[in-house]
Parts: sequence; C-alpha cells; structure tokens
Amino acid sequence: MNKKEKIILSALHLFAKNGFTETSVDTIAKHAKVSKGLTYSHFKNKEDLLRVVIESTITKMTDEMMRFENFSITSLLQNLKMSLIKNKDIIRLSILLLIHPQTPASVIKLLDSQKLELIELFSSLLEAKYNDKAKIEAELLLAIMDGITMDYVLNPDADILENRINYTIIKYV
Amino acid sequence: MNKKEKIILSALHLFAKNGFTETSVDTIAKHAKVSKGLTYSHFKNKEDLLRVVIESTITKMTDEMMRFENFSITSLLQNLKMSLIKNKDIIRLSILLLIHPQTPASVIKLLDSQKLELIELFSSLLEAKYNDKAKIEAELLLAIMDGITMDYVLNPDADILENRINYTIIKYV
Amino acid sequence: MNKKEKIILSALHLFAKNGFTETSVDTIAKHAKVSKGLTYSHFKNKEDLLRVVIESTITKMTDEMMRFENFSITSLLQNLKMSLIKNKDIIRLSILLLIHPQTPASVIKLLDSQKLELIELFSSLLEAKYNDKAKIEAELLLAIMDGITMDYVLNPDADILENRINYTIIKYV
Amino acid sequence: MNKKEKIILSALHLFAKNGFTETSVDTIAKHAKVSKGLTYSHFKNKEDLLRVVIESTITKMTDEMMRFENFSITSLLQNLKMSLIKNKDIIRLSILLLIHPQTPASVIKLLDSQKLELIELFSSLLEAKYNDKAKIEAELLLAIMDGITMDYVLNPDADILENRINYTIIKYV
DNA sequence: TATGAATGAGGTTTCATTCAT
DNA sequence: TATGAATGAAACCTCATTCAT
Repeated sequence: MNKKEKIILSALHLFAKNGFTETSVDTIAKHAKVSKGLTYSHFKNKEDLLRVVIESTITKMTDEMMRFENFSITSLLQNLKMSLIKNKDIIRLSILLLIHPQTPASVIKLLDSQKLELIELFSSLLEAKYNDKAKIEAELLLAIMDGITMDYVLNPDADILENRINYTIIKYV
Repeated sequence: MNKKEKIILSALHLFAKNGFTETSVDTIAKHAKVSKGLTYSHFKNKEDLLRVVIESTITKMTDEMMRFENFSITSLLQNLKMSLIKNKDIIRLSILLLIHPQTPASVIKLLDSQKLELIELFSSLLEAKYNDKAKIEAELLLAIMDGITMDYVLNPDADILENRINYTIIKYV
Repeated sequence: MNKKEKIILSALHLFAKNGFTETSVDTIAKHAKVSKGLTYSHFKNKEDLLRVVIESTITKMTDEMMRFENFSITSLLQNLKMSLIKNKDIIRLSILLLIHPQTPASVIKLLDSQKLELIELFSSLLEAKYNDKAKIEAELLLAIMDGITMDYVLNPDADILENRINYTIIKYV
Repeated sequence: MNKKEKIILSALHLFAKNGFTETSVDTIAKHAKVSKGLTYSHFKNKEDLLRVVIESTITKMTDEMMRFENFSITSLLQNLKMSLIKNKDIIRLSILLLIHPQTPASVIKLLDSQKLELIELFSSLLEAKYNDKAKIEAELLLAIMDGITMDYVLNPDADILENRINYTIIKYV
C-alpha cells in the first residue's frame, strides 16, 4: 500500500470516528505515519482530501453493492444489508456529511448521485407489483432503508438489522 | 425575551445553520447582541450551552407533538408532519447531533429518550391490528418516519412530505 | 501607552528592521509583550496591521514636516532633512513598501498621496523663479531629494546628508 | 538555452515580479520547467540562486551601459535611460534588494560596487566644469538619476522619463 | 544530470475560556 | 448582571531543503 492510499484510509477512519472538523490533518498524518507536508503534496487541502476519500470509497462500495446474483428486491436488500455491515464507518460518515450544513457541494453531489441510482433501481423493481404506485412505494422503501440504516449506524446490532431487513423483504415480495 | 433566552435561540439558529464546532461562542454572542462574557456566566461552557439548547427546545417540541385530538396513527403522523415543517432547524440539528461521533453523552441521552417515547406510542397504536408483529411494525413505521424526515430536512418540499405522510397513513390504517 | 499602540510601535520597528514578510506576527507580539491573539483582536490580519502602522506613522510624520517657520525652499528642505534623520526607520520602510511588488494597494495609496502633496509644495515654491519650468524643476528637485533619501537610509551619515541638503539649498535659492 | 540559464531567467522574472521571499523555489522550478531537485544541484540554496541571478544580470547590464559612442554626460545619461527602459525589471529588483534589510551581504556588495563605478564616472565627467565641486555635483547628479529611476520603475512612462533625462542633460552641459 | 516524494519547522489565523472592571 | 481585553493552544497550510532513484 502506498502512502497516498494510507493517508486516504487514515482520513476515512478518523473522519468517521471523530468527524471532519474534529479531525486535524496532523492527526491523519500521524495515523498514516507520514508527515503533514506529504498530505498537502497529495491533496490541495483538507477539503480536497475529504472529497477524494468519499470519491474513492463510495464508488468502490456502490460497485460492490450493485453486483447481484439475480435482480430482485430480495437480493438488493440483502446486498444493502451486507454493505451496511461491512461499510458501517463509511456509511455513517456519509450520513454525517449529508446532514452537515457545511459539507462542500462537490461531496454532496457525489453522495446524492448514489441515492438517485438506488431510487431508480427500487422503482423498476416495484413496477410489476405496484404499477402507478411504484414511484411512491419506492420512495417509502428507500425511507425504510434509510431509517433502518440510521438506527443501525447509531446502534449497531446485526441481529436487529437482520430481523428488520428480512421482515421488510417479506412485506415487499 | 431575556438575554439568556436570546443566547439560546441564537445558539440554536447558528448550530443548526452551521454546525456546532463551526459556530464560535463569539458569533453566538454577537448574534444575540450580548457579550461573550455573559454567555459564560449563563453557561459553563460551549458544550453546556448545547445541552441547554437541546433540552429546552426538544422538550417544548415533544410536548407540542404529543397533544392529540384523538389518539390514533393518523393524528400522530399528522402531528409529526406539522412538527417537522415547523421545527425543521431543530430537527436537522438533532439528527446532526445524533449522528455526530463527538456529541456529548448527555445530549445523546436526551435525544434517545425522545425516540423511545415515540416507539412506545407506535407500538401501542399498532397492537390492535398487528398483534405479536406490533413491535417490529412499529420499528418499521419509525424507520419510515426517520427516512422521510431525513429526506425532508435535506430537501424541504412540503408537497412531497404531505404526499408521503398521507400515503403512509393509508397503508397503516 | 496602551497595548494597541505598543503593537503598532513594535510592528513598525520590526517591519523596518526586517521587512514585512520576514517579520512574524508572533515576533511582533513578543516584542510588544502581548499575546498573538490580542494582535488579532486589534487587527483583522497582518496586512491590516501594516496598513494601520503606515497610516498612523505617515500622517504624524507628514504633519510634523509640514509645519514651517517661513514658507520657503530652505525651510522645506531643512524640514525634510530633520524628518529624515528622525524618522529614518519609517522612511526606509515606506520606500521598501513602495518598491515591493506585493504591497497592498491600500498602503500604496497612502504613500502615494503623501508624495503628491510634496510635489505640489515644491511646484508652488519654484514658480516665482522658474515660471513655466516650475513643474519639471519641482520634479527634479523631488528626484534629488528621493535620491539623497535613498542614499541616506542605506548609508546613514548625518554629515554627508547635511552637506548635500545645504548644497542643494544653495543651488535652488 | 540550457536549463541552468532557464532557472536564472525564471528566478529573475519571478523575484522582480513578486519579491524574493514571496517566490518559492518550487514556483521558479515550475516556471523554468525543471524539477526542484535540479535547482538545488545547480545552486546551493535559494540565497545562492539570488546571488547568481544578480551577478549575471548586473554585469551584463553594466557592460552594456558602459559602452559609449563618445565619453560625455550626454551619452552617459542617454545610456542610463536606454538601460532603464530595457532592464526595468532587473533594476526594480536591484532597488528592492538594496533597500531590503535582509538582503545577503554578498548581493549588496555587488550592487554597491556598481554604484561606485558610476559615481567615479560622473565625477571625472564633471571635473572640467565644476572643479572642486565636482564630487558633490556628481553625488547630486547621481541622486537625480536615482530619484528619476525610482519614479520610473514605480510608474513607468517613457515620455516622462525622456523629458526628465533631456532636461537634466541640458542643465548639466 | 534529473526527478519529485518526503520532511519538519514555522507562519497565519481562530477560538474556547478567563478575568479585571 | 454585563463587558470585552487578553491568553494560549491548536488548527491549516507553505516551503526550503534533502534524498532515493
């Protein structure tokens, strides 16, 4: 692993653990075992580092989540569950950034685009069953997933999560 | 309105608008048109100010929300909707604080207790219809409301909110 | 002497001695025996401090220089000489700022206005003797004074200065 | 043009445009399209680069200026004028360095020696006309030229310069 | 000769908090 | 109760310089 990647991983870890403003570049550098200066030769500034952190992790995560065995509500929700368990930190950080009023627009854009992708997916999957109600049903399903996600990142209990996702699957298929 | 209240309102407004760490005590004092010193004679420190801000606004908001015409899912969700529209800032701030890793435990406790109250309410309202599934249904309904809330504070559109809440009411009654 | 004045005097002294960029705010604060923070509560930033330093010293100096016994080339040049000896540091700093490519426009404006005042004065004094050549003669006289000034601040020798100013007076009256 | 020369030219350009302290070695290297490392293999450090910049440009400039058609005040002043117009940047930089309190002694020495040469020249040219006053007249003439130079580099207007130099020539021959 | 990753010291600025008045 | 001058720690960022390749 090269030093730039080390910095990104350390930043992700610390931003998720302590928040963006609350994490100093110096702390990131020390955690990655590099100098502060090197951080600034790889990233224009702290905000740029955040952007790259989100960019590189979100894409990786989304790609993973979008690989299905068979294209269905069941496997989509199962994927979401797996991803949530595996990427809890990134996801918590993403929510934090979305809700934080001072998150740079470039980062918000990245996070929003991912959400749009998901709602499209839900819509097309619910079309057969709900016809003209498909869109609002998709929105509600996404709301459920958001609510479950929020609760899980705040209080991570895999059993509870499992339970809720399974129950949701049953309700929707 | 006395000066202490002015400080609390300014703090609420600015914390919601810019975030806790991002709001300086000086900015709050200037916005409330008092001196920095006075702020520190009313509140032990910035964290204490936050606690009081949340304490005083959350209780007020919850009380309001819990006044029903008739005790039913419909009027509860309608109340939630009204409250969401009216108290968007406080609610956004509450979510921000809940998700933020460094929010003091005393504040988290306050916010959590409110959530517990709500889930109790949902449970008892859904018992008649869902029997032994009442608890998980209540959790899912809360998840829906959380998801809808998240989306609304990020992208406040009263029509969309109305639409979703109404559809949810229909689904559950 | 209050602390703000102390900061201004220390800044003047150190800017003149070491240059603007080369003088750190920390050094100024230590020299003035105040904290760095106080400097920033009196002045918006380092550039603002420079502006105030120049503003307050230039006006004081100009006022002094413009007080004549009798309005004549002789007493004007004598005043210039006195001022030069007394305010060597400020004058050296002024030249440094004028010639430095990154001096803020606000500071340049202040310094320029002082020069314009001087050239007006020279012109009116030389009018009687030089008629339509008064303007260019005033410009040359100012050039002489600038040249003498430059040499004096670089190599301060009161006798040489005295000598040159006296010779110049003889040439022009 | 080899890379070392490119570095020197870039440094001259940037030092003149932005000041010595304000120009980073990295900026110079990028402007010269070489690496930072190469700069440090040609020059011991940034100060050394400055010394070489001044050394190589000043000598070239002086040589040029000292080539006369006929040895007279007129042609000397004309040469000075030509040189001033052509080498405005170098000259502005030289003045900046002369006046700057932290310019390394080695650079100051170079710049001073050039001035001494000039005053010798003026003295010998004015001897015939001014006898024992030749030295002080030479000093004043140099002061005039310094003053005119200062004004020109701060506010470059070829017509004004022309006018002043011509008027000075008339006064002295 | 040539590169640029890497370092670490130091500079500017902000801000929570205290305290004399 | 009320003020704001004052402090000092800590944050972001730059840059001269070195060194492995």
